[in-house]
Amino acid sequence: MSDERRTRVLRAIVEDYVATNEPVGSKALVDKHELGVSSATIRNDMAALEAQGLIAQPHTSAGRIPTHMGYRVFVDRLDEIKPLTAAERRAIARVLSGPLDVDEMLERTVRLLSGLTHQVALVQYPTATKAALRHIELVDLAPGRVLAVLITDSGQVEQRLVDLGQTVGEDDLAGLRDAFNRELRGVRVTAVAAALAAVTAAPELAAARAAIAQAIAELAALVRQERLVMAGAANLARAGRELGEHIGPLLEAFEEQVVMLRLLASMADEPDRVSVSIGSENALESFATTSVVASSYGVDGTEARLAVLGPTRMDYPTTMSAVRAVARYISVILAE
Amino acid sequence: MSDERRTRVLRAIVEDYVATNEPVGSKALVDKHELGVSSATIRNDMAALEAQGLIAQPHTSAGRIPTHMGYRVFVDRLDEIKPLTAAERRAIARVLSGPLDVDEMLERTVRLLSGLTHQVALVQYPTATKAALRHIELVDLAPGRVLAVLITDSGQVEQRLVDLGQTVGEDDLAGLRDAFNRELRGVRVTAVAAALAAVTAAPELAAARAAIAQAIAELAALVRQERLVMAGAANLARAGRELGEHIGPLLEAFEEQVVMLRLLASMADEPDRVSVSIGSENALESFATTSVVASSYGVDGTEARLAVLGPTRMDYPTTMSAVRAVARYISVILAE
DNA sequence: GCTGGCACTCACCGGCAACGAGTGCCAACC
DNA sequence: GGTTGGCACTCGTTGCCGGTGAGTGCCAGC
Repeated sequence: MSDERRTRVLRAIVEDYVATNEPVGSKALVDKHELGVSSATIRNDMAALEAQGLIAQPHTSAGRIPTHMGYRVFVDRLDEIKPLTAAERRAIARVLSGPLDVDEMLERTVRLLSGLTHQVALVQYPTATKAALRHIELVDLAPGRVLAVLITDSGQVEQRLVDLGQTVGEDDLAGLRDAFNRELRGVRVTAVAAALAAVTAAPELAAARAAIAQAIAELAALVRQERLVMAGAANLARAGRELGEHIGPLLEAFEEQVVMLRLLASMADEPDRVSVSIGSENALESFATTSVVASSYGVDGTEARLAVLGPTRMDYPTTMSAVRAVARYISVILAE
Repeated sequence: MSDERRTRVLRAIVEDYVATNEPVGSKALVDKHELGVSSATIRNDMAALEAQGLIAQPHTSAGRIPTHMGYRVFVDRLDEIKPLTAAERRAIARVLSGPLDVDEMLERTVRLLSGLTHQVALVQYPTATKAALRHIELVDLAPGRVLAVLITDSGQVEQRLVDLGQTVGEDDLAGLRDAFNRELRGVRVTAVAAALAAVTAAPELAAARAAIAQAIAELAALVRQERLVMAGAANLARAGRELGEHIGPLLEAFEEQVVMLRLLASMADEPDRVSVSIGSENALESFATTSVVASSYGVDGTEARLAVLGPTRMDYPTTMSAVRAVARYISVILAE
């Protein structure tokens, strides 16, 4: 019982099934792959693989399809990740060229990834716990109403409308702006709440000071907060029946960033390695028929991830290579 | 041949079909609605309605379902829009209370609308052709690299990374910022491009000035650009089969704002009226099995729309009232 | 440990009959 | 003329049946 051949059989089953979406039988297997043995032998191997829980048959007289565990083993025994084609590499370089701010770059990345893999793509914003405030701007829009804009040294911008609770003249507003900038400039977003106490203002501006401080604290929290962008939801429809018609819950989950972030966060993370979560390995019930291929990206400490999500019946090697390539590419860009 | 009764029959068919999703027959009709005549009479009316193209039967021995034209007539003859329940009114007031900036408010509105109607909701950003620049901020992030932030008096904020093409000291940067603000403050976003010519700078800062001017022009264009937010795509999955499994193209369209904006723009628009576009009346092929219920909102000149999108088999009265109520509500808020 | 052979299982397909919901039409009625 | 009860007809749905074939499990032999 050549153990090595069984691995080859499993691999062949996964590949054929992914390609055709039909249960694959012993005969078809010996025809398409040069296994050098007869179909009866393959049948024995298949029986063994089924006993191990790696493959299953939908009904008695049908071929076999991989189980989640089968995919798992297939992925684990994947020694080499198929390299991208030259055209794909060029596409990546083309889409991500030029000076881009964070928003624009992640937007492009997520579309690129979804286009390359024909799946749903997710890209998490680089966590900004290390980001520091660069500038605070206060713009009066209406009497007693101000727009507070917070800018970090990572180039992130957040704004919020503030009800001052009093009317403030232009000069006083300028004074407040200077006061806040003096104390907060260079302060980490994680330390903003504490630093706000040091900001002082004339007694008659106390209400305005308090309202602005409150807003800035919330904006800083917003910067810290994890976020992500997604693209390619339409690809789910293609997968259709395969997901057991459970598209609804998936689309719902997509609309709740928190849920998707939790999904990403629950995955194992080995730096510079692509990790794969298959079917029921996923933390959430609604994702039991999907797989997630994820990788972290960015440079030391900037803990962010990107991922591709699709049905468990997915071309893992290609998807994994795309995820890895894109992750590496944008890591390089971010490093500059 | 009471013409008025035929209208009642059509209405009854639409209501029953929307409720049950099954072809409705003459017998069921006389049972559930007090029409005061026998099923044979109804059959005659149905034959007439079918001749007019308002209803159709999926196959010979089945009941009738409304055609797109049938829905059209049903909607046109709807004299009163069913008022919202008190609970719904309260929900609207609760969700949209408090001081909110534009982003936050539209975000909440779209979720609210999708929740109320159990359909996909779209809310267009108020067009900002009248918006004027309030402030421009230049923040240096790295040597020779600056984040340009543009703030309008409507509270919209746009930013962009700028490659200066030269390194600029802190004082020079402040000088540039003042120069730009001096010339651009209060200028309409539509007139920014022209006004930029008046901004001058020392000869050694020419490259930086040009780069920044270019970025500001693009940011102003971005502000002018129409945008929208969406929510409730998951509700499409529920509609499922009904859309003829054409969910894919719909989801694809959702990812392209331009497409959705075109869809909205192509709809008739009578101020303060809810307009409905049914099935093939929609401008786009992919939306041939859906209906769009839209209304404009905002105050004089601020041409923005919100809409609800769902399968043609939709509860039009309820949807229309929800759309109208939400549109009116946020118009009032925006007016302040 | 591999192979050929063989009996077995079972989804799938086409045909067929029974069923029933719903229709169209017609003669009679108010 | 509009309305009504009656009736024949259509046709999708359901269930049943036998044939077909892909694919399997097992066994005896090499």
